[in-house]
Parts: sequence; structure tokens; C-alpha cells
Amino acid sequence: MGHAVAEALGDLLKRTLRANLYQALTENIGEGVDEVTYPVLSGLARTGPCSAAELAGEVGLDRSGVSRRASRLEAAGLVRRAPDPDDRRAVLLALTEQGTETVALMRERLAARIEESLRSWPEGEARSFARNLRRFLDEGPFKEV
Amino acid sequence: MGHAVAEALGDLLKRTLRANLYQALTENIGEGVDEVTYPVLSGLARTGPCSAAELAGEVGLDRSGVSRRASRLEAAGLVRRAPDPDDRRAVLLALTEQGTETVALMRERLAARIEESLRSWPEGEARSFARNLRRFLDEGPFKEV
DNA sequence: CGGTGTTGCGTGCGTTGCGCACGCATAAGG
DNA sequence: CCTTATGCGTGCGCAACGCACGCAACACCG
Repeated sequence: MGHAVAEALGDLLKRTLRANLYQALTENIGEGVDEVTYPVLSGLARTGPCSAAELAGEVGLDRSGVSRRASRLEAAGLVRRAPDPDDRRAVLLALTEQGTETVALMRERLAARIEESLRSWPEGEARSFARNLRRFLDEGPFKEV
Repeated sequence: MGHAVAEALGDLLKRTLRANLYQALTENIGEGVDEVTYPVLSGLARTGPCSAAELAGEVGLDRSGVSRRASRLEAAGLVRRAPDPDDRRAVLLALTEQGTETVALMRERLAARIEESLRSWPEGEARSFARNLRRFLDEGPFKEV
């Protein structure tokens, strides 16, 4: 049982990484966002405005890497650097309106692909799969790893 | 529905990548295998003895990269380079006995972690989750991407 | 109010892995 | 036999990463 899930997860990772899922999703979406910068963009959408250091923890990257990626996104007009009013050292990264739209669009794309492939599933199974996947994430072996 | 799955998948990828799952699994396992070389080792276990070029397609890497990684694994005694008896240009990569044991051990580790976290699930749900995950992979949007 | 340690940020530097392309050895075909 | 194609390893340039430095701004304290 564990083996079956492990095998499937391995395949999932392999395929997503190999195929550069991000690359497919970021195709024709604009100049600044690519498979490299996307995680920062997406992470920023999850966290809301925050510092590069916090975002680094979120996306599992060094602070400097986040900063550099953010610079690219900033140049593309998707991310804005704003001085923290409470601390003049700090810089808050935030999505611009265009950035928000972009990440929404990409999520829409991904969701559409998934929805499409779930369409042929019995309603109940699709629902239980979604629920179980979420549960596996929340309680499973990757909870805190 | 698609959104829920998309969200969960995003989290899954994020966590596995961030946490360097490979790193956790390859801990204390020997000298030559690390999170970089593991995919080659694992891919070789799937394909059986084959050329670096084939393996490259399997793991989604350039042939040269596979060759270099294989060299490391070879130095560690986990992979063996053998001349192809039918074609003296060709080189077949194959797992040594130690390599086979290593990949088996790592899979065991991963499966154990998953098994552990599935233990608290109702038997039927765990089974259906495993089945649906596999099905999602085989029929889903990552089928050929 | 000056001084000292701390925190947050950007960036230079060395390291690492990648893909591309070259050269060499062998196979295949006329 | 000579030409073309195939398979392999490796040098090279590029990109991204983490580390560590320097600078600016806070915080605490005598």
C-alpha cells in the first residue's frame, strides 16, 4: 500500500520536473515570469506582502535568491518593492495588480487542466480524491519535512 | 474541484522540493548517492541496464549530465559501466548489487514513511487514495506533458 | 544622548550543475 | 575502402545557488 503511493508520488515528481510543468504553464504569459521566477510569484500570492526573508522560508530558497528573482519580477512589473512604514530598513514585496492577475491566470490554467482530466471520473471519486490528497498533505509524511 | 486538486498538488511539489525529500532519504546511506545522483540511480532501477542516452530520456536530463552523475555513482560502487557486447561503442549502465540494495533501502524508507502516515486512515480510504492517485497519473494532465 | 550590538537588505564571489558542441572510436552502407 | 552515422566522454560558457560582506537603520543601555 505504502509502496503503491510511493511509486505514484515518485512518478508524479518525475513527470512534473521532467516536463517542466512550470514552463508549460508560464508559456505565453508575459516577459518576466518563467519557470524560475514563478515559485516566488506564487509564494507571494499565498503569503501576501512580506519580506524576502519570510518568502525565502516559504519557497525554500536562500534570501538572496528570492531577492534576485524578485528583482526580475519587479522589472517585469509583476512585483512591487515598497518600504516598510514601520521599519525603514525593511522592504516589503507585494504583487502588483498585474502580478495578481498573472498568478490567477496561471492557477486557472492549471486548474483547468486538472478539471479537464477529472471530468471523466465519477463525481464521488473525484471529490474523495481531492479530499484525500489534501489530507495526505496535511497529515502525511511531508507535513513538516 | 480542479482548484482544490491544483492547490494540493502545488503544495506537494513545494514541500517535496523545499524539503529536499531526496536529501532526507539519502541521509546516512553512503558516500556516493545524494539528492543529485539519486534520480539516476532510481531511474536505472526502473529501466534495468541501459545506455546513458536512454536513461537521460527517463530522468529528463541531458545525456552528458547522466553520464557525469553515473560516474560518481560508479566511483561509489553503486553503478557499473559495462561494454555492450553487441556494440563496442556502447556502454551499458547497470546497478551493482550494492546499488540495487541501496535503491531498495531508500524505497523502503519512503514507503515506510508513507505507510506510517496512512496507518490512521480508514482502510478503504487509503486504498482508494492510492488507486486514485495512480489513476490520476495515468490519465491525468501529466500523462504526456 | 553617544555607543555598541543586532537586524534587514542588496550584491560580489566561488561553487555547482546544466546543455551544447567537439573529438574520438566504432558501426553500417555503398 | 571510404564515407556517413552513431555512441560516448569531456571542455566550455551560462545560470542559479548559498555564503559572506558592507551599509543602513533599529534597539537597548549606561
